[in-house]
Amino acid sequence: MYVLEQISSEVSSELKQLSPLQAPAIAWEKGNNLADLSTAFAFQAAKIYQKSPVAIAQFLAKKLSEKTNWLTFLPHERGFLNCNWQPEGIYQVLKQASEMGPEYGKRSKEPERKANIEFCSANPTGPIHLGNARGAAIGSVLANLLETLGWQVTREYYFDDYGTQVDAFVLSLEARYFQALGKPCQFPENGYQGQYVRDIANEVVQLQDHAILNKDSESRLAFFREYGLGKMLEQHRKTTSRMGIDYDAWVSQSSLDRDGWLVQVIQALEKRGVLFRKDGAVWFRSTQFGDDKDRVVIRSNDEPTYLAWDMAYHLNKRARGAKLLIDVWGPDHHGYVPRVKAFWQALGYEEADLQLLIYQMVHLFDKGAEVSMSRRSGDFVTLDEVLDTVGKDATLFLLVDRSLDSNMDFDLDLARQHSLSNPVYYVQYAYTRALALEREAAVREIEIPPPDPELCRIYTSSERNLVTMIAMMPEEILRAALTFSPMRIANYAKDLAGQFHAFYHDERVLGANPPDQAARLVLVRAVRIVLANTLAILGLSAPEHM
RNA sequence: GGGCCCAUAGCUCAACGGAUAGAGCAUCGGCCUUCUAAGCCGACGGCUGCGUGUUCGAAUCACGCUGGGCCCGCCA
Repeated sequence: MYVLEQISSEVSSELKQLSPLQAPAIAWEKGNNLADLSTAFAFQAAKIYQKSPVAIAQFLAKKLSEKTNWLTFLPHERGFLNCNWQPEGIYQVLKQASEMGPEYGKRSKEPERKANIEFCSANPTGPIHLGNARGAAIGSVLANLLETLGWQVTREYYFDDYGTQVDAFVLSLEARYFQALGKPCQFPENGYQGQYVRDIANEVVQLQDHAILNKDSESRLAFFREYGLGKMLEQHRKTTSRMGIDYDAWVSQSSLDRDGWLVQVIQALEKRGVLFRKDGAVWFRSTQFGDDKDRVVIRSNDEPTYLAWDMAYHLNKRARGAKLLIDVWGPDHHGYVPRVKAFWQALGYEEADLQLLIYQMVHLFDKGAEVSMSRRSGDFVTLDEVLDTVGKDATLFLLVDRSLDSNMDFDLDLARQHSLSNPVYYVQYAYTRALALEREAAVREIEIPPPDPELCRIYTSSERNLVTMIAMMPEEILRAALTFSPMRIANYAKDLAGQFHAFYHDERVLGANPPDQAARLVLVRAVRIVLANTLAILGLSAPEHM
């Protein structure tokens, strides 16, 4: 159990003696100029126990002082409970971080905790753009967070290889192919204008497979479908991999039909009596579950709608063992949420087991003007181009260092000019500095001792702030994951890095008198471990040199 | 017309309902003969869009305005 959790559990056991009522969860806050650590817990408890916050804070301070020597407790006159680290508490925190190393922050695996996170999932009708990439960054960090909490996570990419948009892509490809061969050909009205379609068409020309030309229209289109989608998916795999994301599963829409999921989900809904026929189509009575109108699932031409496919897909994910399903979607999907939730409810699943996360728009600016992210127009900047310009770590950090709910402006010019001021370097530099200290200590043949309660006596306030940050890290991960806010970890990383930079400037490490030097090296190593673990969760590299 | 999201320093953004609302960029001024200056310290900068309510306490919650982005198909 992590240090702060241990203290929290002491708090609950004390409160049990006060009242049989369930105590609220305790939340620790980092220190201020009054103390190393604090909590507003007494205010929340006051409501439940009908006692004054001050009385509760005083009661806790008294009881806890008798039970632990890790902290001293100072009840504030307004009701806050302020705490200061004692040598033994500092020792426990540093010991835990040093001994656990890369495991610090993690929790044990629970077999029933299986999650499936579907994110990015750009249609294979065009390259991944920055809008998709925001979903990729969010989903990937969320996956890392849940894994840290002991979940078994499947990172999944779902792609549509079926339907009118794919048909338009295939027809566009065929048209470009004919054009490349100099044959007159009408480009489809809803076609994809992008250069990448020409590029793939040119590749096909290079194949010089004249059999393609001689085939009948149907098998020629089948060829372009397979070849074109294959190429696009290969590109998507490469691009996401450049972002440091490796998917566990790539699931195609057509596989759902092949494997019978479409039929199964329709039957399941039929059995529940929530389907009806109208105007030659089959409808899902989603209004019964809070949607504002009923939705067609099978069109009058017998073709299933996207909703039907999506329902089949969710059934399929569940059947593959995931309890928690997370979908990370762009802002254009928000209107779609109620009908998916309706379906989930109609089949009797737990509401909390389906999390639909909607992130807001990314506006991309280049050379002073907004750049389109519409694939149809063909005039847009791809994620690969952004990665070329800005780099993987900086792009990832910019995308994740922002609440899902806020719109985001991404200015390529600024990114180019100020690439060095990207906060990601601030965090990475802190890691590099810590590592350099350890490296230099080794060169000077200074051994970094294991944490020791005696050494922990001498820490100053700025050093104890770092201890607080280290102690809070496991809880930060928990909060970030449970509230689906990957951004919190980015904030935590910046905060820890900032405190470390300040410490680095204030306190001489190597060459200080031996006890100070030893104590500081122990702290530096613990900070380095936590920074490394945090960078790993964010999917960022931890550079040895900068 | 209905729905989702946003509004905080000049700009980009933080802040589990908590104490004196914080960072970065920009502007100005300091700090490298000593562990990496991609850093540190300081100054400047705020009726947290407006109003009402809820309570020990509101940038945060509720309701109503104002302004902005997006979505409302038997497309995906």
